[in-house]
Amino acid sequence: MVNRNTKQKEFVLNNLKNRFDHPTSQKIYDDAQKQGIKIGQVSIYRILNNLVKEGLVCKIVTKDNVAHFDFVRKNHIHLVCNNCNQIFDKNLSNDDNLTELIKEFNISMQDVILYGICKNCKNNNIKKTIK
Amino acid sequence: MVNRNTKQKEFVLNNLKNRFDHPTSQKIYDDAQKQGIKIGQVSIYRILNNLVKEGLVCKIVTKDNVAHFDFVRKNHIHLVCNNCNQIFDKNLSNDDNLTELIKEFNISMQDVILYGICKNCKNNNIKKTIK
DNA sequence: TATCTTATTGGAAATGATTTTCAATAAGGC
DNA sequence: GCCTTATTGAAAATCATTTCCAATAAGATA
Repeated sequence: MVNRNTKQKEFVLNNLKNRFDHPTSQKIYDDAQKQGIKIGQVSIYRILNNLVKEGLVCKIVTKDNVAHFDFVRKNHIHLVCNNCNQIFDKNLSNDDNLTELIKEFNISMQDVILYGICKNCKNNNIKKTIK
Repeated sequence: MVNRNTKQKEFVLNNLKNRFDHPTSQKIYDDAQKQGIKIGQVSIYRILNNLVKEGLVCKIVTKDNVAHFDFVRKNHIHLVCNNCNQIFDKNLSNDDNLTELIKEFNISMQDVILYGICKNCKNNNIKKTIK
């Protein structure tokens, strides 16, 4: 037996599925407390990291060095405010032009970051954290 | 007198100007040690944060929650490897299409993050951290 | 050049998110 | 119902970054 179902795992995944903000580990923990669900902070961190590895959840680190999490839904990217560190969703169509987006969002070129897997890691067949 | 020139400020800015990787605060500190320059870690953090506020330097937080810094040069964006956390530069022409870039870099849509200033912060006239 | 004001520095301690450790618990195969 | 072992969770550790505050030094002024 390799992957057991637990109430804790179920809670974390459902919590992320049912909300559309981009909570921190702490916020998910607070929700558990409110709902009277028994789960430790450590388990939330561990479960979130596993979900990210599985590709079900993505992790967004804001410039105040706090990780935020989001259940992966198709065709949207993230806009992060450099001032208030809020995260917004932007639906993206197939022919969206990056330069246009940058203008629309008042983003400086130096603030565009794309996360992926570099050639070196891909070639070395290292376990991918994204799908 | 509002903004004094110090050897420490000069060192940090020049260090960033003269290199093309994306060092952490720690790496800049190590360089100072090697070069026999007297500067404390705290000062490096403080000076870097000020340079970011001034828009001369940009800050990139990788998913291991470590901040990297880069002297701002025109027309390039950053690609961050989700596996090894290395940061790469990508020169960008005006008509680059985001969807193409995503394919080229093997990036998932959910891993595109744009940093900017949200409408709310812009309207409230909050000091912008980017130019 | 000497003096003075105050911006800046830097070591120590604090902070805060995240990870590690490891004994206790519980999922689920038999 | 039993047994193996994946999972949990509290405490402690880790690690980047920030805060505090007394000592230092930039540079304006006399």
